[in-house]
Amino acid sequence: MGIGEPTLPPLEALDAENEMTEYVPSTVIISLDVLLRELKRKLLKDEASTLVLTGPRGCGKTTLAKKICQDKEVKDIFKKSIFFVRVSKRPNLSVIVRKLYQQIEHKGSQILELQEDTIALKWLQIFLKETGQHPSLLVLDDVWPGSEPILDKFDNFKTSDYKILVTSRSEFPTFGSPYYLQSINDEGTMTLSHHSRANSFESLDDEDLVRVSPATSFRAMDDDPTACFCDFSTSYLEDRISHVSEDANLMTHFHDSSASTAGDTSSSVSKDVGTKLPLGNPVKSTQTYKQQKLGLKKEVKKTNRVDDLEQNSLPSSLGGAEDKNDPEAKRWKAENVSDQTSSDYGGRIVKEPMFGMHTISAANIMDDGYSWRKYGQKEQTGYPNLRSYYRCTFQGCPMKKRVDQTSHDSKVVTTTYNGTTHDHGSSSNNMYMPVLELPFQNIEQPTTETQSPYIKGSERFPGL
DNA sequence: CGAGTTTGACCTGCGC
DNA sequence: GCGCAGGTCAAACTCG
Ligand SMILES: [Zn+2]
Repeated sequence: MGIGEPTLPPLEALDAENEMTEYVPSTVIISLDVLLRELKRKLLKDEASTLVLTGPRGCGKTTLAKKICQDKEVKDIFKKSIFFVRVSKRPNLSVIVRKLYQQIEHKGSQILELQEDTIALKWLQIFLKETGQHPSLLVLDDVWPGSEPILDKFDNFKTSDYKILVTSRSEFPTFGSPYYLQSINDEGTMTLSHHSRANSFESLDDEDLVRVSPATSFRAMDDDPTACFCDFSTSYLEDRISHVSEDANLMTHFHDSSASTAGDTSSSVSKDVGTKLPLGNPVKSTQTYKQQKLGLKKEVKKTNRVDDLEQNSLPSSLGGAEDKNDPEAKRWKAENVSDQTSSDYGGRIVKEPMFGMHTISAANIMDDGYSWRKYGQKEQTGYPNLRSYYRCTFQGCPMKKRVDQTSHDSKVVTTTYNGTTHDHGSSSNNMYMPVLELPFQNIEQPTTETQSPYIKGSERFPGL
């Protein structure tokens, strides 16, 4: 799949000096470029997808990393999919993710508030997945000891096309190959040595000194003057981010296997009980009485995916043929279900992790690869919105979503997913994707703002 | 005929 | 306790 998918050029091409001559002529010839070239070589050629650029304060780690981002060869390979984010001493995952998204965002667009790490994690995964469909470079600048969990998240979520360059005063041996950068010397040059491999600097002679443009194009992040990112055009990313992954697991693996907060997002957790259940129990979560009943009804026809829960949770007296007019039957529905679900019958307790996205599509309801059944619709009092309720049609799947459609623009809908997991694959091969998504979280009211700056165009992408 | 949608009734939590 | 609002149910209906 892929739209204008860039492909990595042959590695040999990276050595082609004639490519380097395309730089804007400059009188600045510094041995920094030797380091740049070496680091680039390692970054682009080596199998390792992660590099840790280590050195003392002021040695130019960040400068070098930025130059990497600006390097023409690098840009040719990674196109616009180059990201730079400062992690800092006390990293906040939400802030980091927000900064990443800002780099694909139009100027002046809203700043995403991803207050919960769990939500941020989801969007980080989306970000890495979407941007990582093509060769991508991410610089994690100024990483401090103790940030290993964050590095691990990047490491876990990144695609094989991702290269991650970490700059830090410390080593992260479990994360990537360390490269040591030493202090600036009198000539304003630095030396780079790498730790674990044979040093190839010896092979570099004066001919390896390359011309670089002295012009830099970094700009400060709005909220963090110390954090910069490459000032590249964002069109590519906007295109790439514009359709959601086809990977059915996109919804499935949003949780961080090691994050303690993941358990809190389990859809099966009662707010009052607070017991953590592994995310691997999705069937129990929003299993409504209806679903249970359907489960009993349909399992003879469909693949028997319904597990013991269905039978075990239904009182044998009902025998799967409960009297729907019996108030007691309904009461049982509510009570029984409320013990283990996030959504009491008719109630509005929503304990599911929820995350929403603005989408724009030619059809009101986007096909996200799953099959949904509408089970309700409400007009929103006080809002011109029409809200529709859907649940995944896959037997026992706990996922639900609600779709708020603004009356003034039927093409802009807010989809809020309720639940964390589809514990099954995508059901659709002919998948149409939302043109664009904008993450936000815990939507309690319909989001009434007009199109996000993220949203562009209304074309849809056929499944490729 | 099965799958999905529509739609009014219903349930529940919450605020007053 | 009452009413409102969010969410769900389920019979009737539509569609392929
Ligand atoms: Zn599902």
